[in-house]
Amino acid sequence: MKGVLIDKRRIRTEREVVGTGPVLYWMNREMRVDDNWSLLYACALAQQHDTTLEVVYNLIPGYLGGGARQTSFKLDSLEEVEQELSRLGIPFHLVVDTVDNTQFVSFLKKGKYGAMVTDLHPLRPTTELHAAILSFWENGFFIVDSHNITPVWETSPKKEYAAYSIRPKIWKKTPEFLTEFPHVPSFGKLSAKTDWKKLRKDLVTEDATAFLPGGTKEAHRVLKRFLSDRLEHYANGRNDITETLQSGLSPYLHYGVISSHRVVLETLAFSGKKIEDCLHKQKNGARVHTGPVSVLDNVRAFFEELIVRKELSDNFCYYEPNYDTLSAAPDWARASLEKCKKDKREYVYTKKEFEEARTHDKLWNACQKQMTQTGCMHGYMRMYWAKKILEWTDDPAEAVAIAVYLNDKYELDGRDPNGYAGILWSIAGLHDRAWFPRPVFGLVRYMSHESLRKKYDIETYIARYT
DNA sequence: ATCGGCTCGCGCAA
DNA sequence: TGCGCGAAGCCGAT
Repeated sequence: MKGVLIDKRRIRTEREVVGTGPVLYWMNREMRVDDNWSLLYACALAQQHDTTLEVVYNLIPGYLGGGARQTSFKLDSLEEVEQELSRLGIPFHLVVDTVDNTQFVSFLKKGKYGAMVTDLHPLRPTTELHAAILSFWENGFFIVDSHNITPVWETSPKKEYAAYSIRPKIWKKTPEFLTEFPHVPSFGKLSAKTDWKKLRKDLVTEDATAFLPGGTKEAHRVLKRFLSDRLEHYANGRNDITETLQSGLSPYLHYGVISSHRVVLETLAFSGKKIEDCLHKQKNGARVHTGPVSVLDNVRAFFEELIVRKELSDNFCYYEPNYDTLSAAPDWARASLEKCKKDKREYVYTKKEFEEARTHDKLWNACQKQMTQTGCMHGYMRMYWAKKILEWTDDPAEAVAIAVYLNDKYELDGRDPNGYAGILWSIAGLHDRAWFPRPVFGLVRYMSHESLRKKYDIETYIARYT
């Protein structure tokens, strides 16, 4: 069998030399078998060195403040991964660990692997673990960006200032990197060995049936429904908080059970468009179109979210180690927020009051409950939600910390670059411009209850989450 | 309904 | 060095 070919630019080589022994793919950010450059590269290495391939996932319940709902989603997804891998004759190991990675490190030290391939994952738990592993790992160590269409280091060599500065770079490279994926070669046949029922019983300690199920098959179902039912309303309708017109793919993209690359290919096939034609800014940005909305308008609006803003978030976390604190905000915003620290707050709430949705604002309480009850807050409400945490706390650094804590604990798609970038956009002007100054916010863009009330039927929204 | 002003700084043209 | 314009707004004037 001829080896699988992978564009070398998708790979960051930490250690070059491949020793003897099987190749190990440490699946970390991408819980899928198809459309996964990391797995494909691991296959290619194994074939090239005439050896076998194994896959490991290190499951940490409570990772970055998540809980049963996130663990349940991961177990759904990993069970499917093991089935798929078994069909291809690739052994799958599940390590259950604590945040200090003791079990995983011991697994790596015991194994006699010739090389390791893993996913790009720009958050600190992974970058720190990579450094720790490299202190004892002597064989090949390869990091593959399987999360972005254009690898994060190929898009730009630095932390970008805003969407407008990264957008032309992403547009330029996307058509070139948007290739079709090769099939994963078969290494034989195996039977799955993990006792998922027992894991579920041990690790999912609260009822998780209210939340979305995980897995690649489910992700493709969600994508199909979005394309057939909702894409035509996307450009104008996606921000309506009483409708469900956004793609709903965020959790699936976050866990890597589906790749944004595949979503783009499917969207192009569905709409009959070429990628080059879709990479143009809509004239009126995010504002509602007044005239007729074309298929192209909808696809462009969707790709702006799915490609530009998603890959901008990865750029931010990749080049900014303090991605989850106020220190990562632009200077003008930090200086301005600092000046406003003494401004009188009309309301001040504690973390607990926010968490229990006990503010004076029924709209805020409703979106907080949407998040705790469903694991998915409406995308437009997330901005309002975070900006009000800034407005109703004494210290913007504390506001960031509270927003991060809640988002990571309750959102299925929490603990993701998109979440950190979104929170800092809302609270600290990240990727945004300065706006008319006002108390507490300074130059950071403000959002008001009144405006939301004028735009959308907030009573309907509030009535859903009590 | 629509428009301009508010404010800062990056990126690019000159 | 100057200038255009930007992650989804707000407010008041017309």
